[in-house]
Amino acid sequence: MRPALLIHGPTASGKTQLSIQMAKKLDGEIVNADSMQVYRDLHVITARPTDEEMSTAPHHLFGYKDAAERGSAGEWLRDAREVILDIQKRGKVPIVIGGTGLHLLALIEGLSEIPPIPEETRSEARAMVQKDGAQSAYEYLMKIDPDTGSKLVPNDRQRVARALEVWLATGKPLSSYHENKTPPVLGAGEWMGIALTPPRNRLYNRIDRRFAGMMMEGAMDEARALFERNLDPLLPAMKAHGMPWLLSYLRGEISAEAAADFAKRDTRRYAKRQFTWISHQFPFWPRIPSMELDVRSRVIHALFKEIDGAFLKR
RNA sequence: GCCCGGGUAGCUCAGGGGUAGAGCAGCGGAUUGAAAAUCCGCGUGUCGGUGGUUCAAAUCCGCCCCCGGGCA
Repeated sequence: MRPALLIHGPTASGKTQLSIQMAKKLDGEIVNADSMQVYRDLHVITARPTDEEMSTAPHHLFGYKDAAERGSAGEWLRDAREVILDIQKRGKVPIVIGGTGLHLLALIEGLSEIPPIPEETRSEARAMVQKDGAQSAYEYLMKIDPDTGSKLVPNDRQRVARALEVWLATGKPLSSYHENKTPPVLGAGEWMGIALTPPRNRLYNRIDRRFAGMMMEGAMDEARALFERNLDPLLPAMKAHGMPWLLSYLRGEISAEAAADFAKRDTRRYAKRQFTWISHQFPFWPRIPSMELDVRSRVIHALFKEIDGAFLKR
């Protein structure tokens, strides 16, 4: 079995191009680790690989979910496990690439095994934390699961709701699940992680330019399609960068220019959070600051060859 | 050339003798099934330049530079 290659990098850092290059060089197959590129309906707006790009190497877990579905890290992990094991079985190198740090982390460290929560319980929990309910929902959480509660603040509605829904559905506190994790899909020594760390100002420029390009390639059509389906605005797909603002434009609330500015701003802020994630969650992954495709792929190839050789000798 | 108005944070601007403050942008951080999510924290500054008045100047005065607008 050959080791897997994991590549993390902020949005717009050129991961797609790099993954294709690496797939060719390492005889690998690309596995998506981006929470938004899994949605079929979001193509342009998430900068998902084009059909042409996908035809140059095997791609997995791209655009395979409907926008009405609610993806999650756990679900992604189950899908990724299956795909990665299959790639390994065929003697190829899994190249897991994406900007969702949580997904990559789950892959190498496992995730708590928590039963699926029924949809009505999820909406019940979400209703509890809505608006003026935040404080009382938090107080309730402190009673039933003080361990989780003490790590959260009342305003963090999303995490409070998560803790509540687990309690409501299983009768056990979320913290009790956190003691046990699933075994990692990729154990120690079975993978190599690389972090792309381009200069921030150059990345921000690219983000801005890329969004302008998306608008010309039909981002608005994608937004309109979702708009016409009248989906729940809380669905993950409805929160892809830019989507809330394009929808707001389609409702006639803001100008197209304002929508574009907000979309770019959100994307820049996300990139900033990704940098934080890299430096604190993946402190030991080698960094590649160069934005040059060739430099990147050569560095990765050299690093990978070493551990791949070690694997072959085993 | 003359007359007004203005030059303060990256941007838009407030303040008006005791070395400065808002919004936006930005920056730092957290992160266990919504993670492109959610949440916490932080003013980042030769107050256009220069000389003067003053114990003390971003603030008052002189000169210069720049940007608006008006008159020629």
